[in-house]
Amino acid sequence: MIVAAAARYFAEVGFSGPTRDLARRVGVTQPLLYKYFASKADLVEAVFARVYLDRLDPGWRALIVDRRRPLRARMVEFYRRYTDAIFTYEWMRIFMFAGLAGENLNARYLEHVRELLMKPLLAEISAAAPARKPDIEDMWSLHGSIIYLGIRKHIYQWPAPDDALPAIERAIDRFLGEFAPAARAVSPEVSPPRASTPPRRARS
Amino acid sequence: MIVAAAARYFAEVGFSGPTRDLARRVGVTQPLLYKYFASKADLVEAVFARVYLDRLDPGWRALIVDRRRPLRARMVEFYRRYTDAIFTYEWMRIFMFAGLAGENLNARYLEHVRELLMKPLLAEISAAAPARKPDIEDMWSLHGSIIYLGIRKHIYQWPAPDDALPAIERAIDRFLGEFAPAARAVSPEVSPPRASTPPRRARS
DNA sequence: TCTTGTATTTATCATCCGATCATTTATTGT
DNA sequence: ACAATAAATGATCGGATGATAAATACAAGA
Repeated sequence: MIVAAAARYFAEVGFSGPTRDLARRVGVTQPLLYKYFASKADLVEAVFARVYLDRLDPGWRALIVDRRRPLRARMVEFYRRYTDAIFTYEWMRIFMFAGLAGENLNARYLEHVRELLMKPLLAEISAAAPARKPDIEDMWSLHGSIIYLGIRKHIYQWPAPDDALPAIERAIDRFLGEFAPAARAVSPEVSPPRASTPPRRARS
Repeated sequence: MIVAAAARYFAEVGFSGPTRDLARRVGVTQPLLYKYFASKADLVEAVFARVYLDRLDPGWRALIVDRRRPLRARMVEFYRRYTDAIFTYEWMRIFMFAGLAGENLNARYLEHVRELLMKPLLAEISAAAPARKPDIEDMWSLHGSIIYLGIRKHIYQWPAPDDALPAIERAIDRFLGEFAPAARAVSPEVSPPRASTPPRRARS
């Protein structure tokens, strides 16, 4: 209960938020927090583990390298799942707070993303790209165009589409149009029926 | 001197940084700050004005709508100038801190960007796009892919190219390849000589 | 009911923070 | 040289903050 409330709390106010306010939210007194965490930094570390390390890569990599499926479908579904996992108030804001505070969380996480997700994705596209092959910077460019949707919504609190999927599909199609035109959607139109999509974003 | 030091200081530690440390940097005592600013919030507002409102749009819009020049050249030069202006430690981090703190700076600034930069850019591309026309979300997608370079460098402190220009050119060419193929660079190669480019990023 | 160990609270410490005020030092005008 | 004004400082206040220690509430087993 403490870690869950702390994740929400630190996502709102940052790591400099006083522990007394956090304790009030949990419904306990402030000294009790120090029964379970030796220091405030310990509690922050527990929040990191809960929000990031725990929900890392539930089959994302396997999805990317599954060549039985068309490349575009794999990319769209990967980014759909990925953004479903990270386009949340807590994930986005704690990640930004950590970056600004100089925590090494971001470097650790992004190294993971690069090695386990971006490089495999790059390999898949290169395998399907007859002419010009993308490099890792092209991958980060695509990645950034998608992540920016979450930044607009959760950091800038600036209107962004409720459903990120159409924008994601268009970004992916533009990307494939450059590197693997044969793999992109036949029609420039967006979002085929979306038959077996599970209900998105259960809360918030 | 106070505002300049405050911009640097708040960019490093955020708006919750104590005014005493800031005063020490300026080389004065802390109460003196209150001689020039009624409150800490006033000082923060002055930093906003210095870092954002002041350096807003030095001819960017005029550059975008100047149809005597080819579309691609206008887009590349606009984003070169734009990123030269905002890809700085202070600009990037204060913008993020402000967003996380719920300041309205971000909304104000992004509305400005949308109305004065993105919509004209959209109109220029639409005018050159024979078939499929982009919408404003496509513009934000391109924008995000470029901004993400600055976020990686200054927020996540994660390796990013020293010179953002090649990545910007490739993103723009991919974009034009989708919407206005005739306007994009003839060769997929990057960055012609860059003859009359002024020395970039004078300090840090 | 009594005991024992744990969970939680009350009370508190030392420190830090934004802000104020009286006083001293520097600058300017004549 | 001297008065008037501005600039800067030292001391400090009330409140907040991370952390600690002692006291109390609570549950389980005898």
